[in-house]
Formats: sequence, structure tokens, C-alpha cells
Amino acid sequence: MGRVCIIPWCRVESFDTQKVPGNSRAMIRVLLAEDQAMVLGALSALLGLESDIEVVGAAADGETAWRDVQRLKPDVLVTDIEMPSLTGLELAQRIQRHEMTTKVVIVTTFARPGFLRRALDAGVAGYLLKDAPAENLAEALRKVHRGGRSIDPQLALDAWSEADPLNDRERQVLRLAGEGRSAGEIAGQLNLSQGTVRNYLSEAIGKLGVGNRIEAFRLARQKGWL
Amino acid sequence: MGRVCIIPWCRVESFDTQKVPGNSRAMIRVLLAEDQAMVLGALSALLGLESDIEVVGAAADGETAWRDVQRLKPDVLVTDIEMPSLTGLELAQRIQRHEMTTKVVIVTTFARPGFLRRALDAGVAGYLLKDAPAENLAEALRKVHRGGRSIDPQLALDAWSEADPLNDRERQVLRLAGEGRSAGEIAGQLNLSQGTVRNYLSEAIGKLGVGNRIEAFRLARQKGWL
DNA sequence: CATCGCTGGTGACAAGCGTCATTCGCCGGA
DNA sequence: TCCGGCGAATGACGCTTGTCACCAGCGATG
Repeated sequence: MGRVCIIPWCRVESFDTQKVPGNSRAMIRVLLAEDQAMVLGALSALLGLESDIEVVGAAADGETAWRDVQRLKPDVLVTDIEMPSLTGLELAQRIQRHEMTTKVVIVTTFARPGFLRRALDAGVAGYLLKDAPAENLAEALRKVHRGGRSIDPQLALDAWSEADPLNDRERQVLRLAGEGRSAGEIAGQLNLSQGTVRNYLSEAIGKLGVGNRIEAFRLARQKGWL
Repeated sequence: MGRVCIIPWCRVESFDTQKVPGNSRAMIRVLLAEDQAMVLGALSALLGLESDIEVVGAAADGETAWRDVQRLKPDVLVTDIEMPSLTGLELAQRIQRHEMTTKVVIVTTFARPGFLRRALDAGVAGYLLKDAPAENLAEALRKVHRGGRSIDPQLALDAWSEADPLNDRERQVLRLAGEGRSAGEIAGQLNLSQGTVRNYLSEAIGKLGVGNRIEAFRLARQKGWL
């Protein structure tokens, strides 16, 4: 199995991954997927410090990650969500559909309950935030490799407790308000009266427990409700 | 220049003979500032593999980074831009104003011309994108430490396009307004009068040629002027 | 048929927003 | 010394927002 290192100055063209110097133990074979090259390299370095983890590949976009998953059959895929050509969530779905043994751990910036929910539906075994301490990653990989799950606890709570309180109209109106449209403009665009638009906005503001449309928009977007 | 391959599964062992544990050599003392803990840890691991670089500290927000800069007086500060309490750009400004010898290298996701421009005004020596290959970082640090500069070339071109029309106050006010603060709240926070805040907002709205604070905020942020 | 509940609308009111003309103090340059 | 410019404040004006109480149609459900 020939493999090319994707990091340019790393000029090794291929080598044997099965055989690990001095250690035939339960080495966890990990594939990384992350579109920001520098973060990708850094994560690779980070995991490389762990004696029981072996980074067998690193992909910078969704499609190559998918090919690498099929080719390398890693124990664990560590992936970002936002990537070109194929998101981490779609990647997880494919792995689920193909009934592969590769576990998926999402590592992302976005603490949006909506994302977590979709990730769980796609059968991911881990969901970490980039805000979390770096040690958590290796720990999570071990847990997942043992068959466990590792979900950001704070986020897990949010995903259960908080359902989207907004209805369709409120979402529409809030989206436009967030772009700076006035009540009148929104009314024109949705074929409503100006007063009705203000009522919906007021409703949304009340439901979200904030003070104005801007905060309402920010909160709703942050929660993944828009 | 001896270099160690940073990618762990790339098992090239290139030894650096320069480096001695006693280190009388040009060890580059680096402070990291990055709000995403996992990325911070990963970058730390990445740079830790370089034989001529020593990571002397790692801060997760702007204020602690600033304290660490004063305390540790590192050769180079590697900082993200978007951080709580103090952005990387403000950090660079402070270092410039205090005429410290610490060089600043910005490492960010944002390829916004305005950011680069303000970074250059603040006298930073390097501006890298997280999209860039990981080995660029260490390379840039060395170049900067030798007194050189390392600016993302593509971005450097764009920077000459559009100038930021906003002044300091307008930026501050707009940032807070974008978070949903009212004129009164902003006034309290900046020790201004409510009327003055509205004047600044009006100015900003006019300069940007938009219709209200929300549009002004969105436009300014998109251009990298905040 | 009565009666909910839902979607949308009205009108009124206070508070906040955006604009403008004007003022004041202060600093730096001519 | 005077003058211009800048940062900040003021007050006034009209428009927009956020809130609330209330009303009208309309489809279900009893």
C-alpha cells in the first residue's frame, strides 16, 4: 500500500504502517480531516506525541478524506465540520451508510445544538469543541476506540433541553432583520403588513428572552435555529 | 538548517546538531495566543517539535497574553486575531506603543485585507493564514526572528485595494452595536454620552453608505474593518 | 352550531434610533 | 496670538422599534 504524505516538505512517498517500531500493541490508527492546513498539521503533531496513537493520514477536504477512509480503513476518523466538497457531517453519514467500522469524532468550532443533533443521527461517536483543552482529544479517541462515546457535556445538555422555540414566520422575519432589513422592507418581502412583522419580531424577542432584534438574531443563529 | 518532520507518521529523523540541552544557541522564545484551546495545544505541540524553538507560554485570551508578553518578554508572539477581551491586533498595537522588542506574528483564518492593513500599521512582522501549510509557521518564525518579515503574498496584494474609512471610536461603537447593545449601554461602556454614541453611529452609517447600524456592522465586519 | 386556536392586522404609546446644526474645550501649527 | 481641526456633548426633529390590547377571518374539533 503506497501512500503519499500530503505535507509538502515531508518527502516520504510511502512506508509500511502495519509495523510499528517496538510496539505491536493496540495502536489507534487515526485519519485526520481538516481544511485549515496549519491546524491540520498542528493536530497531527499533537496526536503524534501520544504513544498509542498513530496518525495514518491527513486530508484537507471532504472528498479526499472519504477516499482515504475507504483506502486506509482507520480506526477513527477525526474531522472538522466545515470543509470544502464534503462536510464532516456528510462524511459521517457515508461511513454510517457503508456500515464501516471506522468511528467518527467531530472536532469543530461550532457549539450549535443543531449540529450535534445531526451528528448523532449520523452515528458519530465523539463531538468535541475546539474550545476544549487539547488533552481531551487523545482521551476522546481512546474512549471511542474502546467502544465508548465522547460528547461535549455542556453541549449535550443544550441539545436535549433547548428545542427551537421559533415558528416559521418568526424565523423568516428574524433572518431578514439580521441582515439589516427594516420592518417595512421585511413586510414587503413577505407580503405582510409592517405591524405584523413587528409583532413577530416582538414575539421572537420575547421567546428568546433578549432585548432587541439584533440579540435575537445572534442568539438564534448561534443555536443553529436559523 | 536541520529540521524535524513534524508529521508523526512521517518518521524521518533529521537531527539538528546545533541544538544542545544547555542551549547557548539562538533558541527562539515563543509565546502563543489563541482562543481555541485545542488549536492552542496543537500549535504548541507543533512548535515544540522544532529544535530551535521554545514555547515559553500559551494564552487563551488577549489580556492574559498581554500580561504574559510583559512578564516573559518572548522573542516572538504568535497570535490569532479573534480573541476574547483583546484582539490580536490590539495586542500588536500595545506592543508597538510600549516599544517592546517582541515581534508579532499573526496567524488567522481571516483573509481580510483590512486586517492585514491594520496589522501592518501595528508593526507586525508576520501575517500567516491558517490555510497555509503547517511548516510555514516555524519558517516564518525564524525569518521574523532574524529581523525579516513574513506576509502572506496573495493577501498583501489585496491590501492595497480599499481603505478603512472608520476611525477608532466608530469601530468601537459599531462593534458593540453589532452585539445588540443600545446607544445608552454603549455610552456607559465607553464613558461617552448617549448622544455622542449616536453621532458616531450616524457617522459610520454615512461613511459606509448603508441605512442602519446592522448593515453598517455587517459590512464593516465583512471587510475586516472591525 | 358554537367555539377554539392560529395567522394576520390595527392602533396607540413609549422608547430607541438616525440626522443635523451647534457648541465647547483643547491641542498644534501658522 | 489667532485659527483650524478634532473629540465630545447637546438639543431638537422625525422615523423606527418594541410592546400591548384588541379585532377579523378561517379551518378544525367538539
